[in-house]
Amino acid sequence: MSTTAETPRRSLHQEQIVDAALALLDEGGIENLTMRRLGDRLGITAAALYWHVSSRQDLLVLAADTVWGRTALPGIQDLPWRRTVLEMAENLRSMLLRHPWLLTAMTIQALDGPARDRYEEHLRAVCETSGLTPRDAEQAVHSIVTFAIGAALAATPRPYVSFGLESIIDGLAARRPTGC
Amino acid sequence: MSTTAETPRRSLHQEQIVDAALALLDEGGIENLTMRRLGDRLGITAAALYWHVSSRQDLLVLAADTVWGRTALPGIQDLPWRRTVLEMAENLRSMLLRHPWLLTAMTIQALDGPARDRYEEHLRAVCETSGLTPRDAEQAVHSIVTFAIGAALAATPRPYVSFGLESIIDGLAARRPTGC
DNA sequence: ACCTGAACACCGTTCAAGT
DNA sequence: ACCTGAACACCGTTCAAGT
Repeated sequence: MSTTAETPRRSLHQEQIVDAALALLDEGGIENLTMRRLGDRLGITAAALYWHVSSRQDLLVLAADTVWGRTALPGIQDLPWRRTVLEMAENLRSMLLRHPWLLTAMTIQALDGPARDRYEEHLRAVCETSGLTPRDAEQAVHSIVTFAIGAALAATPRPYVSFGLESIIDGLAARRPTGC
Repeated sequence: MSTTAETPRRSLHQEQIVDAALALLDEGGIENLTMRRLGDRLGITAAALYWHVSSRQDLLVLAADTVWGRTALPGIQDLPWRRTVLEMAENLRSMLLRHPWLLTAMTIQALDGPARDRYEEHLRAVCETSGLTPRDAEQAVHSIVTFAIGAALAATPRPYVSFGLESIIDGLAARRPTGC
C-alpha cells in the first residue's frame, strides 16, 4: 500500500533470480548460465528477465557478490592472529573451489562488490589488531588474497598451500616491532 | 613427393590456425575467438576448421601451450638462485597479463601441456641445483606458480607481488641445510 | 586431402504489444 | 508494473556433397 514497500518487493524478485542463477552456475559452470534456461527454471521468458536485471553480466556481478557475502568471517580476537589469517585464507580458497565459475568470471571482468570489500576489510582489521602497521596490514591483504586465489585456480594440493601461506605470514610477522 | 613430407605439411596448416586464434584471443579475450571469425580471417569456412582441429576447446588447448612455450627460461646458474626464481615468477606473471584469456581458459579446464611442464621442470631444476631437497623444490614450484597465477588474476600491484614472492623464497631458504 | 553449403539446436538482447 | 512473442544477429558442430 505505502510507496516505501515497493523497492523491497522488487529486490525480492531479484533475489530469487540471483538464487536460481547461482544454482545454474554451481551445477554447470559459467556457460550453464543462460538467460533462456534461467527463465525456464523461473517459469518466465528469457526476455522477461531484463525487467529485473540489466544483462547477463549484471547477473554475474550480483551472483559473485552474493557468494563473497556467504564466506564466514572468524572473530577478530578469538585465536592467535596467525591462525585467524590462515582460517580466512582457507575459507576463501574453499569458497572458490565450491564455486569455480567465480574464478572464470573474475578473469573476464573485475568483480569488487561490497561483500568482497567487507572480507578484505576484515582481514586487514585482524592484521592491524595484531600489531601490524597499516602499511603491512595492506601488504597482508594483498598477499593472502593473491595466494588463496592462485591456489584455487591452480588446484594447488593442500600441503603446498599451507607452506606458502605460512611463509607469507612469517614474512609479515618478521616486520612487527615485537618480532614474532 | 615423399610420404614423410605429409605430416609436417598438415601441422603447418595447424600452426597458422593457432597463430590466427592467438591473435583473436589477444585482441578481444576468449569470447572473441569464434570459429566463424577465425575462418573469415583465414579465408575459409568455419566448418573447414574442423578438418584441422577437433573443436574450439582443442584450439584453446593448443593456443595455451603455445603461449607457455614462449615464456623465457633464464639460465640455471647465471644468477643467485633467489634472483632466478624471482625472474621466472615475473616472467610467468607478465605472460599471463599479456594473455588474460589464458587465465579464463585455465578456470574452465585444466591446461597442462608439454610447454607448461617444461617451465615447471626448469623451475624445479633451478631450486634443486641451489641445494634444496627434491621435496622442497617441489614445494617451491607449487608455491611460486600459485602466487604468480594469483597475482595475475587478482591484478595485484607490483610491490605487493614482490613481498609475497620474497616471503615464499625466504621460507624455502630457511629449509636449506646451509640456511640462507 | 581439403573445403563448401546447408542445416540443427542453440545464444544475448531489443521492442512492440499485451494485461 | 510486469510479462510475452517475434525478431535480429549471432554461436559450435555435423554432414552430405563437391573438387
